[in-house]
Amino acid sequence: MSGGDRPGTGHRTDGGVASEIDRIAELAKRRGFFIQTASVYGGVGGFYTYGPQGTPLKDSITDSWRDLFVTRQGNMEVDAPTVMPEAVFDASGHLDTFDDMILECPGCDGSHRADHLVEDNTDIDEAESLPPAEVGEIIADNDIVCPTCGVALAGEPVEEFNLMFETNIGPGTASPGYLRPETAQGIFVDFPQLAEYARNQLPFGVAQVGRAYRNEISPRKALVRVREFSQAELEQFIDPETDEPPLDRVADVTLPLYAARQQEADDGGVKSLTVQEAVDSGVIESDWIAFYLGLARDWYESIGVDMDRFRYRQHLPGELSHYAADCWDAETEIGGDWVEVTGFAYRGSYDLDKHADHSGESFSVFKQYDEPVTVERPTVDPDMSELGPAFGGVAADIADALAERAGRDPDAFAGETVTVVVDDERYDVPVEHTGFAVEEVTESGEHVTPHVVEPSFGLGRLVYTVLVHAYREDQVDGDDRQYLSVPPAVAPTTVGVFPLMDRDGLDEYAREVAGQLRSAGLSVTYDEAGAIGRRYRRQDEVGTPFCVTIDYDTLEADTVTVRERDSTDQRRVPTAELAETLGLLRDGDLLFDEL
RNA sequence: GCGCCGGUGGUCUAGUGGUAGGACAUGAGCUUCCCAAGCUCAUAGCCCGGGUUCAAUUCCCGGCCGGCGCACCA
Repeated sequence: MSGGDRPGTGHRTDGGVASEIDRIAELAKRRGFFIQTASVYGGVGGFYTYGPQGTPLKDSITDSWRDLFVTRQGNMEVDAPTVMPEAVFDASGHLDTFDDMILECPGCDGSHRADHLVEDNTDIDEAESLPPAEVGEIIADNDIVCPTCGVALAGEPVEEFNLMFETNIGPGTASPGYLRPETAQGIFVDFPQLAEYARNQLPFGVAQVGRAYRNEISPRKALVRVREFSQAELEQFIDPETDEPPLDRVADVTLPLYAARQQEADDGGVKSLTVQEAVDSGVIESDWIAFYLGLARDWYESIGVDMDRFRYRQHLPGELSHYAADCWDAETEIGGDWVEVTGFAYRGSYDLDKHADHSGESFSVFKQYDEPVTVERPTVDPDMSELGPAFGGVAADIADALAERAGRDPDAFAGETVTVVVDDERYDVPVEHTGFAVEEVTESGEHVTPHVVEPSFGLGRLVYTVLVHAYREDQVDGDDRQYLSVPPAVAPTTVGVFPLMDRDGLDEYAREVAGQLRSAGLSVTYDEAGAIGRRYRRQDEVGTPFCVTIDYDTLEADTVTVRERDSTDQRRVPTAELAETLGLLRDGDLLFDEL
């Protein structure tokens, strides 16, 4: 029944979908997947605590991500602070671009982005960078009215709202700090050291799993939009000229692509292309983006995302962030809405350039050529003892201009004099005083500022997706059943162990088996309370894929029954082989039907 | 942030100007040889603050939280 009730594209608000979401929300609360934080004090919007089931589920997904995107790719992982000084976000652009100017309409109480109003009604393009007071004046001067109700907005205050949580580092307010709105900057600011650890060899990747914070105006929809969330990010640093991803490893993976041109055509349909086809046809421009879309697609499936409710959507040109050249979002369908669970952005050298500019440090790597190359380089060595007396105070500027001219236009030095312009004044300099020469220089490499390809995963949204996509209802022997069909590898608990009866030694035996399985590294729940069917259902609700029951035959023949969650089928397995068998089942190296 | 609606045990709910009833779940016991059976008992609740009132879970105001719509989502 997994794919049978799949909604189409677009939004649905009918009761079937909504009530399914309600039942999942009820299950999540009741069984401890996630709970509202500090509810005894009335709760606080946009903050959730992962409960006893949600935490291992989230951890499993995180571990699986780390295994694929860090360990198996040979990437590094770091763990940066969540608080960073102001300079970091000044450089990254978050201080400006995260700072919205809100203006409330006195007529309809609607709130609008003041900078957008200015951009829409004047020929000013970047009102975002103007001070709020000036934006307010522009609105008054241009008689801008509310786009909703038409009331004049002149004189209304423009309020600032920054999505970053602000704090102070140390006593007083002299050193403001911010909770990071994304984990990425923690990697970028330490790029010089990280490049050193990578022995300056491009390409290399740096991953980070951690919390990020955004003071959202309006948190919504459980884990979808929250104020504190977990990201798993990978910053892949590449030489854009030469580095190629190992595309052959994912060339045949089929991607459900919803490209910008399809969105603009508004046909609503995704197009399935293999990674290779998408690259060859130019639908995906960057091979690196294509590589990660391929790698991630199979990963999503492995953690339990329903691939019939999944797509890769390309950002529309107007939607792209200030830093991104191309961006694809992985989206999953939750309750009729498409939710971004991952952004795959080609960030170019934007971030490293910004931090280089603001810090004055070098954010490039020296890339050695295979063989040193000899180039002819025009140079100057001005004779300042001649230039000084001749040109006085501007002599130093003239020397700089000569050096610049030599690099750009060496032919200018062919005659008796060379003319340079400094501050709109022309100066004729005798070539013999410039020290002009063409030297043969051996270059062993060049400085390259890497480009960045960034897959950024929202772990909470993925946890929520897996819950929603795994949720099933069916009937067993005429009774309704709810269960979570999560893959065994990510299930919060791998196996439930029950004595058929809590007496006759069955309970002692079952406790012993549970202990053995725990010692073997399995995640085990022991339960002897209530009828056997009730215990199966308890485990079904939290997605436990296998249950082991110790019965009277166990005492005779030393075999137990293993019951599978989705099918409710049972097989007998020798107790001695139990731990190994369950380990294989969990890791997908053995199928239940093969027992 | 604005608008509409809502907030009763762990969960889902009934109801009320005189402080609350059910179902499920949970715990103990009995029963039970593989899928939420039955019986007994038990635990557990009116979001917060202010106002009106002899009396407020109930009515009014504000807050907090949630759902939906708008806006926002670098």
